[in-house]
Amino acid sequence: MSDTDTKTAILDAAETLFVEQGFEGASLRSVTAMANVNIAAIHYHFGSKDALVKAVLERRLSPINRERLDLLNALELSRADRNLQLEDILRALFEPALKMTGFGGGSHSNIARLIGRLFSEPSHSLQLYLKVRFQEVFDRFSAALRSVLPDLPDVDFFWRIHFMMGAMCHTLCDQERPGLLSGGICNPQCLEETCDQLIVFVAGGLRAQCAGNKREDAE
Amino acid sequence: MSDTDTKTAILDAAETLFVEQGFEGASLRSVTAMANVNIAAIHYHFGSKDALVKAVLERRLSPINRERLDLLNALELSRADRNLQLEDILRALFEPALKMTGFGGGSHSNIARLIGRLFSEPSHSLQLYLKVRFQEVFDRFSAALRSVLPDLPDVDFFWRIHFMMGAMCHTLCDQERPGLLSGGICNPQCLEETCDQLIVFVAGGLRAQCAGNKREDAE
DNA sequence: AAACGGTTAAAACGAACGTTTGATTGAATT
DNA sequence: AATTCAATCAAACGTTCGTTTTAACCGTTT
Repeated sequence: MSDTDTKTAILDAAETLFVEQGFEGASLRSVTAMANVNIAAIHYHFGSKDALVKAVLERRLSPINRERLDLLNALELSRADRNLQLEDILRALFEPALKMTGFGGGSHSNIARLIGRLFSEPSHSLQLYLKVRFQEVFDRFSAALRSVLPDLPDVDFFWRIHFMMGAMCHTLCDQERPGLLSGGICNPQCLEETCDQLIVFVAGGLRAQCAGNKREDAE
Repeated sequence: MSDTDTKTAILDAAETLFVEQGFEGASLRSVTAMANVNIAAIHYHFGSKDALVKAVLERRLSPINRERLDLLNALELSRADRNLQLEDILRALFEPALKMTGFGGGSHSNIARLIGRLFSEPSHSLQLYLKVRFQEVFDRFSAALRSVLPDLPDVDFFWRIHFMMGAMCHTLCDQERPGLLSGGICNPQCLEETCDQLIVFVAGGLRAQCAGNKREDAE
């Protein structure tokens, strides 16, 4: 009982501080101070700071990726054969992440910023964790997207998947910038608005006609 | 003479280590060890670690943003009145950053990763620096893009600028992933390929038809 | 009532951190 | 030849880091 309470308190505090100060910037002492637990409790329950970091991520990433795969499964079952829509796949990929990280008022601290930063973290340990943890999601969604973009050459397809991940990570990273840049016109607190806008942009990018002779500045 | 040599050696080493281990992860002692200078030299020449971080960034960002503005100026002058092309503006924004950060063999360590990470750094000091340092570039390019997308509602425009920055930062952050994800099909070492692909994707996203009734899963 | 095992507590471990000090160098200036 | 001054150096400053140790707690089981 007190076991669960202490672990949860540590995870909550660590999550908040990691978001605000980064994994390296937040010390274990600041975590235990915020959680009102003893410093030794972290090593007793988690083993090390590195393991705590992964536990913080795992608590949020696991349900997100599970729902992503569930939605994709449901999508592929509901569509008779080849009726998959690009926008539906993108929604299955984006919406769980946005919904479960505070967009629209869920307000798990600002865990979205942590997840968005993950892909640019220099720590090798975290990069390896990321790779393993996202492999299935990447493979499944990559295949689904490939199937609805049959005319896109391989090289263009993989580049655009990369750019798509950039747009998504950046959106997770910063819930405030769109509102600030636009003078309040954009409302990142609205899950539907954020998700719809992201889907339209990425779908437009994925469907763009291929490069070819784009370079000359024809008069 | 020895002044310039020492400062440059420190900047080079700091750049390399900041890329590999992050701003917090790399210690000043590891920097001075790599640069073969005394630990006190950093504070003598730069004043603090925070000032060193900004000096490392400034050395690369300054020429990038200057060239961006030069290219945009040239573009606006060369085009008689309203002939600005979306792709040309995007190239003026992307190409200097890609070219001057090692894409295509320039090989300033991997400074691109540092720049790409900048927007998701939690440090308030760095966020403020970023804001000031990119204000002019943002304002100028934002206005230019707005002028070639006159039919796009404000809310969509600002969201898409945000997503565009995400795609760009992610591209800078990780020069290896496209090659890895694609099994070697994508070649991020090729500046032209990277830049062209990014331009096509972002232009497609910016030009996508607006959202509206995208949500229903019509049978 | 005694013994146990999972949990918390205070205190300290050695190492590494950013920063500062004060002496020393060596070329340029007087 | 004496002075000056930016530059470098070894050494240490006090602090904070992640981690470990050892003992105390306390509900449950014998």
